[in-house]
Amino acid sequence: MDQSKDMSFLDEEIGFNTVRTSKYITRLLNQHLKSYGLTAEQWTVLKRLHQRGNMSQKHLSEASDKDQATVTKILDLLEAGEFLERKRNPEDRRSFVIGLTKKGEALTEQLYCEVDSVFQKIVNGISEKDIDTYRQVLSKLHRNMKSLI
Amino acid sequence: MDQSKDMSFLDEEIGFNTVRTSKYITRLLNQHLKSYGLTAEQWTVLKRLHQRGNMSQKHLSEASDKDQATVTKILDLLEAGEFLERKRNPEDRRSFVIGLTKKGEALTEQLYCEVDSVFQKIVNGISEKDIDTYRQVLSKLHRNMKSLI
DNA sequence: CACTAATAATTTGTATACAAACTATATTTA
DNA sequence: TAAATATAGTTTGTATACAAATTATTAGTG
Repeated sequence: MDQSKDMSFLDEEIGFNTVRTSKYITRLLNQHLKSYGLTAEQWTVLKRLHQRGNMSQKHLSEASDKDQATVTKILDLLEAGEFLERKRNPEDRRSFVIGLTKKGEALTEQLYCEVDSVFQKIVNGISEKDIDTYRQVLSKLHRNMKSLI
Repeated sequence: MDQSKDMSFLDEEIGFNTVRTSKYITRLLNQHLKSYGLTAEQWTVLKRLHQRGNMSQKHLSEASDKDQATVTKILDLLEAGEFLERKRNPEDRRSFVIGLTKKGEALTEQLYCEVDSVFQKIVNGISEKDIDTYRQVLSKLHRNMKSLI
């Protein structure tokens, strides 16, 4: 049977394989970050704070494309590890301002190189042209799904 | 600064965006499957059993690229929903043979079309050539990471 | 044949995703 | 100005990922 007519072709080739690749990326990053007391998801949060400066939990949730409840829990862990701190917003008592500690700042700056070298290995042997197409497809998939959800 | 020299380019463009796309795919499928009492991950398990016939939990874990502990829990839920059953392996008392029930069989056959139409929307506007490059990049990323883990 | 090593599956613990409900506070409305 | 509505963040519950340990059973070894 022509593969493109197979009822599960897209489900397998796009769905299953994207999800599987995502799990491997997360697992690989977790292995590298473990010795710093971090996980891949926590690294994303630290990265966002480092890139964009202090922000509310709401904005951090948006910036990292994570559920607010999930961000609450991740912040609990990062706060306990003294990588960041929650400060009350004097202008809005519902709200916090999240900022990196000096420890968090230093570690984040240090980890950029290590994480990049992990990804250099992950993409080894893939042409820049193919990486570019991959990125564009990811963007289009994301735009399509944002309009379906 | 040239983007390709940006220390977090690959982390963001490959890492973050792949993981984000994966979450959106899972979320979208969950929305569609919810009314059948299923999740995206459970659907993967049913699909594998439908495609390849009865098998042990160990083989099912390999076929769906899931942790064995995770498969145990997913099977608990699918068994409770009467989509499948665990039968003792007469040749090896450590082992079960997992098989779909009639209910599971019928529902799995029914869902192929619905899931495919979800993916038709997800990939809307993306050329077959780009989808093919995307699939090849996913494969290469997967091969690279399997050798790193 | 008894002991050792390996295997199939389960259990425990933790992290994250996410739906839904809740609490405290701010904003809007009549 | 009081009541209604909305918002920021938290809590609860469930599903899944995954590491690590455990249990019951099978296979291998001396």
